[in-house]
Amino acid sequence: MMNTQPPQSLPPMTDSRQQIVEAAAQCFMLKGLEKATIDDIADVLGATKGRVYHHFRSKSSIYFAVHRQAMQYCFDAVDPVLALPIPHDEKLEAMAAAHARVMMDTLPYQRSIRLGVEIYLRGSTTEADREMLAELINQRNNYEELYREVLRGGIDTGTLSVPDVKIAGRVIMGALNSLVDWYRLRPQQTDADRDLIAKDLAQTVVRGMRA
Amino acid sequence: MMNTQPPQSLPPMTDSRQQIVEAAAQCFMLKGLEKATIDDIADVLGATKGRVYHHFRSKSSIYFAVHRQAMQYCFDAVDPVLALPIPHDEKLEAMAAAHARVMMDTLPYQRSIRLGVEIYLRGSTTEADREMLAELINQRNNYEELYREVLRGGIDTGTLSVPDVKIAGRVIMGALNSLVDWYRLRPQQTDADRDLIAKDLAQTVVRGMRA
DNA sequence: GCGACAACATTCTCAGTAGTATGTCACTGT
DNA sequence: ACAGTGACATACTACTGAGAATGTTGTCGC
Repeated sequence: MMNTQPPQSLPPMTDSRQQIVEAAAQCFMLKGLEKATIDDIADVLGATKGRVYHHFRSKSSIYFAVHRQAMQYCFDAVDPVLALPIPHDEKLEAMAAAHARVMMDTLPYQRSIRLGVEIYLRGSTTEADREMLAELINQRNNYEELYREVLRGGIDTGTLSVPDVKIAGRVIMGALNSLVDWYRLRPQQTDADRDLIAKDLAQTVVRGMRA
Repeated sequence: MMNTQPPQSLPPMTDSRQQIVEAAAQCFMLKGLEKATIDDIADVLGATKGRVYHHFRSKSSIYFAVHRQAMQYCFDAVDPVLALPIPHDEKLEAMAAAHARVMMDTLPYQRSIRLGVEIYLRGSTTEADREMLAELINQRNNYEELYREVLRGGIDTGTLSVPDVKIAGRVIMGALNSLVDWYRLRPQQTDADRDLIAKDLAQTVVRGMRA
């Protein structure tokens, strides 16, 4: 039997690695992918380049770790909603709200991934980079497919209706992901504030897709 | 009476300048803001750095010119729709469709501006940069305000209904602007193809805001 | 037919940055 | 107590790219 695991097993996410990824997400958000230097990331940790390069081969591999984590947050937030035994239209709205929440709750990660996909797509010089990138793009597609499946389910059962499932999926993702552009973290914001935004967003987006 | 014009008049948009801006938009789209070098831009024109720096003081000033042009395209596309004597809900959908069209038609410009706002916001070292940036952000806000005004008008006259005008505006912009992420130029695409996408998008987004 | 200027091209400098090489030190099993 | 190793810090290299300085060429007024 063939080994179905990915060829190069991922390095274990130790505590120190996780800290670096977290710091990197912060830096990427604040200064942009290119302008954020390895030294910046190390500074956030009160460390030096040596620590970073001890755990990561390259800057791009750090970005990929951030990206992977961001995707994981999304899946983790939406999976439980997906399992709920509710009509497709309600499920879609709940998924949208959950996605909106995770955008706000993990803003540095989500913002980082938005900055970089295309950039690393073009300039990927190494084979490892291209491989990583292909996997992440695939993951992202799988994630968006979750929404399209619910859309199709709703259309089949008569609770949803859109001119084009693919475009409807784009609309959902576009509207929700735009949060990373305009949502600003403020210290006095409460959990309820975020929930309100998430609910309003989800409702506004999904309402137009109801049958 | 005070002079209400901007303090430093913009350099005239000569043909050569326009070519540079066009080439820059291409490069920014293909390689990203930071990875695109002045030499890249010059290469597209079959020229050298000298030509570029003869017309622009800095790389950031080129980006600002691209940004300004992108905004102008948007205004030019939406202004005529705004003047139509039709109900607010129809007007909103027509504006959305026009915006979607301009996203596709001027893709390099629109994609460039998405990449850079935040990046140049942080690292703006010169006063001129900050000034330019503030003006462009202001312009962008004015543009989005056009949509919010139509939304409010529609709510007042009973043709539109949303939980929150601000968020509804974000949804519209987010969904439509996401075009720059997923829309791909293909040579065999016809005008009708783009119109179909624009119509589907506008309809899907605005339908949920109707009363 | 010549000075002057615009529109570039060529060449150079200098700062910043990814990545490397090597050093240090605490700990751990033996 | 000592060899080995993991987890870093320090010091260095190699390169890239923005911007400046300077050189070249066409053109236009006169």
